[in-house]
Amino acid sequence: MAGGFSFDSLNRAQRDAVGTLDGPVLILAGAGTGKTRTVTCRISNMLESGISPENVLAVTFTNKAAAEMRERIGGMVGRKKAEKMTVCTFHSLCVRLLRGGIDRLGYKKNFSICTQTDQVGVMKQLIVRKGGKEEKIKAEEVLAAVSKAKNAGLPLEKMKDDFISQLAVAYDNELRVRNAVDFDDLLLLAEKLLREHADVRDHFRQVYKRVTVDEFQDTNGLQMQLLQQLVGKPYHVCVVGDDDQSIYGWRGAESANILEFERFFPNPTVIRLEENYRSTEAILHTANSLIRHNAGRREKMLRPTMAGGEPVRLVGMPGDEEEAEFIAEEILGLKGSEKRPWEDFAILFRTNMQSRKLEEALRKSQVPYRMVGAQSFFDKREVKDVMAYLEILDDPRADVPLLRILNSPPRGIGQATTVMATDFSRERELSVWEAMCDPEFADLLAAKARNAIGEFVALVVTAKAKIDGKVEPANKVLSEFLDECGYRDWLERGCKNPQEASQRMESIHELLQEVSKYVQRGKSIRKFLDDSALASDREDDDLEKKSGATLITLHASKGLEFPVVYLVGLEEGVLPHRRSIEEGTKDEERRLLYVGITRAQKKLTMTYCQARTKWGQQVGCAPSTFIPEIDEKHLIHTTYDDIMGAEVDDEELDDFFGEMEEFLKS
DNA sequence: TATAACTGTCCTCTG
DNA sequence: GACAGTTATA
Repeated sequence: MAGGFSFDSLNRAQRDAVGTLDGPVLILAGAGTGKTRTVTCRISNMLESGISPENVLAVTFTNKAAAEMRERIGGMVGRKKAEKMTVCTFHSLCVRLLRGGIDRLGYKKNFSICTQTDQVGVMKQLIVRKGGKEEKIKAEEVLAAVSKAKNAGLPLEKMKDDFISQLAVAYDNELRVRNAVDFDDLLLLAEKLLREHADVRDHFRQVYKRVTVDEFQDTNGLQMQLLQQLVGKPYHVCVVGDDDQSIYGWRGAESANILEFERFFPNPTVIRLEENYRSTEAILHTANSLIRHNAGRREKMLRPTMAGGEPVRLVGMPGDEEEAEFIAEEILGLKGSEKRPWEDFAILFRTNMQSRKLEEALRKSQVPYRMVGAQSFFDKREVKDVMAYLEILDDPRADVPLLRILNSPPRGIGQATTVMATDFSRERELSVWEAMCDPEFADLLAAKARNAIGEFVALVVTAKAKIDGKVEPANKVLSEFLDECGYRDWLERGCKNPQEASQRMESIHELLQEVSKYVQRGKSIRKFLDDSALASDREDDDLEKKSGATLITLHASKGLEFPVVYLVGLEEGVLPHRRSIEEGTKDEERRLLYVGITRAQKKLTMTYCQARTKWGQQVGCAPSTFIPEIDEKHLIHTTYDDIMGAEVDDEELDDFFGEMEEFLKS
């Protein structure tokens, strides 16, 4: 048994939070105020107060956060107990609910989950089918509208734009027919399941007696509704968040959830964590002075526990090149003079585009660095393909993955044949696979297409039989299948160079390894597919596992902290971003800057440029309108020329003294 | 079907 | 400037 936790190590507000186990609780946790510690202690306190771990549900924003929370609680109350709790994201919770009862809503229990990429694929097909190509409509645009409507609980039939509405309805039908759900559907359907079926609802309310939601400022309307279904009186629900760090509004997060929490759960105990243990007074003062300019916040003020500190620097740069070089050189210098490890440094930027110049400069100065984010493992084409193959081998009636790989590699099942198969399947209410196996369908086809389909069907049936008969482990069957159907060859041929080919092969290999882990632990392929659909982060994407200075977007930096932070590109159009100015969401950009500032523990440098290379062209830029909002008490405003000039002076001075010394010696 | 030339777009990015 | 997606051509 681990050591538990002690109230003594907590401040007053934290103690209140940890001790208040009953009724609705709203914890407003400012940046760096020990939020995670408070939440984990609170749950540990529940368990030590005799609440059974099976009755504890904690919902987090990411899978990674879920794993970390379980780990930390396990450290306090023992791993065994921690294993029995439900700690997951909203989406995995929904999968759990729906795998049990989605049949009540007219879906089959083997539904597949459509990821972002799948959605775009389906929508693109529909746009082509509906002749939307002329209209120059983008799949992403329609999907965004669909998501918005689903989140707002509005019918897809009556959206603003008639054509978009048509596409939206068609998309919805398409998924339904294919027995697939997208991420919004997971929430939507789970909420519906609980709302419409009192027995299901009561069951889960019995199970999840204590509910905690982390990062509450990032929840959307649908998640709020789901939470309301999940939590019954006397509302033993605790939400934790910081409205000032709500930076996912563009993805549908509703800060109203946190701002109007009492509307959903009356008379909550509101606890404010304002004592900051992360940053110096100078940094916090700067952050506070900025965020003050946002309207409609929950009043709160970060209080420093570290008085004073180095002033924050704001440096005007001639161009982005100088900005990058300046930072690279300074990191190199500080590494030497202050004996800091590379991991102490972070460079934060608004858009991924900005990272390029920074990377170049760091490489030039030989500063090792790590990039966070970028393309995720599961978005790689070969990984998506192999996942689709695996899903087909698990259940060939899954239409979405089947259509994905039907002709990759090309095997003579072209567009025309595919359209015929989907039409046939729709008319007869069959899956595409079943249509392909139907002798009546075969009669409609030319001999060539018929043979192609026949071969493919045979290949799949054989492999599937091996898996189902447990003759060989699934990963082995899948691997062999990829060779037999010529996928590996085809993929290799399509690569521009050997490195790309070996990288893609490596990805497939990794994926197969992962499958084999599941097989060994006796978990089903379905479980693997579910987990993967909901996973985004992977082990080697983990910051801790890489070394070097950190290059990271402001968004991805939330929740992290670094001793030395460079916040670049404080320019109008970059931060705040042009689009946010157009769309009138500058408040969110201000919060983004606030998040960035509060990442810094000791030293903070912010920079802006007079000109920036944008898409290969030099463009002049104005300093961000956020700059005059920042209080100057702990701020030093300088320019690149000032600093460089001073450095030159220093050198000249050194030279002078050096010569003097020489002179005196002689 | 494979390749080359051309076009348009370019913010954040988890489930 | 880069990349994805599309179109033209053999």
